[in-house]
Amino acid sequence: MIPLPPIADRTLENMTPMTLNQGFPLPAEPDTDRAGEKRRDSRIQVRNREKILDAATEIFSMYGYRGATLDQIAERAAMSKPNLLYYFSSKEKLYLAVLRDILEIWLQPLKELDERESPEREISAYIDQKIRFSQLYPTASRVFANEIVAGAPVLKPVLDSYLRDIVKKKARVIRKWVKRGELADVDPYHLIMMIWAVTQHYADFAVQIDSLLGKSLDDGRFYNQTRKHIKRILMRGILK
Amino acid sequence: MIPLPPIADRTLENMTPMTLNQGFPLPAEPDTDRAGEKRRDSRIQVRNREKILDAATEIFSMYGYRGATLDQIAERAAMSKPNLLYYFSSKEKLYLAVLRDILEIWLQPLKELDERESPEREISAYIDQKIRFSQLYPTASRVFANEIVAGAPVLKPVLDSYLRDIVKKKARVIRKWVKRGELADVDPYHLIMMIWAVTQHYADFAVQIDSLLGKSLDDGRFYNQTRKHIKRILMRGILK
DNA sequence: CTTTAATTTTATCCTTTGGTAAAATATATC
DNA sequence: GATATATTTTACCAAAGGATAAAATTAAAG
Repeated sequence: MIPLPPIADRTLENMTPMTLNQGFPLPAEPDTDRAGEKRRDSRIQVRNREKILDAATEIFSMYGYRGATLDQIAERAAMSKPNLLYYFSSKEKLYLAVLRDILEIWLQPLKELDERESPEREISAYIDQKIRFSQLYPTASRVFANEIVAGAPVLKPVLDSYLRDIVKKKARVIRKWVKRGELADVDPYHLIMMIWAVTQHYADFAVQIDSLLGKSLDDGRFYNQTRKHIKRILMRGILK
Repeated sequence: MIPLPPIADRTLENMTPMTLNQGFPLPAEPDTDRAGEKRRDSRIQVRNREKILDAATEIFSMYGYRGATLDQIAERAAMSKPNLLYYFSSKEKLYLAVLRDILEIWLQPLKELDERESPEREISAYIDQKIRFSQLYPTASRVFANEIVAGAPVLKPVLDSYLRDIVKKKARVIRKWVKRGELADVDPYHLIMMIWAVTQHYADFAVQIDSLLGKSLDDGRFYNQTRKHIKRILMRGILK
């Protein structure tokens, strides 16, 4: 769906053991490992790839790329390591596949902010989408968090180009609202960052939330309470 | 300074290769490896431990406990691995030492919320402290983030006990303000989480901030703009 | 049923990694 | 400056981890 630029090199200073991103691309469509000419994936192929991707997402979400091991992933996917490598020929490829999947979901809620609508309605809906994502895909959120905290060795180019443009567009709409006097004088970028920070926090720091509040977004009541509370404070903070 | 409880076992399901936290404590005061009976640390001892802790903080902040390697840390500390191990006898001990240092700083700004003062003043000051911490110790913040995202294998007990109590106290003060009508009807816990989320975000996701806004908290102008903006929105959102 | 192709397992390899032993060097103390 | 102690270096080791080869098994096609 989303065209992803090639991955640049040495985003981090010391990436000695991280053989990642030596300039090869995050292919957008053909999820398969082999060249796209071969025949369609069999049922079992699809099922196993999915199993692996799920397992990998969980492990990567906890330990990041470098901390995760293929043994762990294979075990969680209930298959042998060589069998896993039959489907994804390297840890790197697997990680890229996981990131690709996540990006597709993650970039979606960024796509809608209609300046013709009221900021109240639009921003509210946006917050809803973001917190929903945290509820539905907490592990995906944490994979992303790990990647960014690690310095975005793989996603830096995506942030620098694709995401940057999307955010710029969003900021433009928000700025328009401000100029029209429909919104308090807020900096669009900081507002977006605040929304991201708060909504992602509940997924990324779920353990902490659980320790301190004894709750998680899995709990529907808590989910709604959180959602409404965030919206109340933020909307009050920015509406005129 | 801070009394830290012993570390519990198997906080995570699959902690097979993570030999961490098998019930031994995060010692509070004696930073040294050996039993506390020996003599004071020499100058060189102090200097090297510091060098190592700094290097370790940086590496752990990027890759988390499991993703970090002693080779990386040793290299960044400009010494050989065995030499490093002369000062910290294992990766685990080193990690615990790093966490201990961070906790000490991190738990500090949590210590002051005076109910006799106005919420405006107190919460504003609290936000200032938090964002300041993000500016001064971004790597420490990321080590912490890594630990939590990984499921807090080591810090879970701290979250469950010590931090929990601190937050509870804070919540009580906030609730008092709400009851007195000095604050809008906000949930204290969510408010605290929001403040944490937003302030930490600028440290933990610094790379993303830099990609999207081209700025970092190192930049004094940006730091102040961020600080004020966060406070403006949040304070407007919660004050009556 | 065969035959062929896809999948899984077993055995193995090489590198990395956490950690040790002991020799070598530097530092401090008398 | 000799002696004891602290620090650093060199040489290793065993286990973990990513990856491959090839045999064994299973599924699909005819």
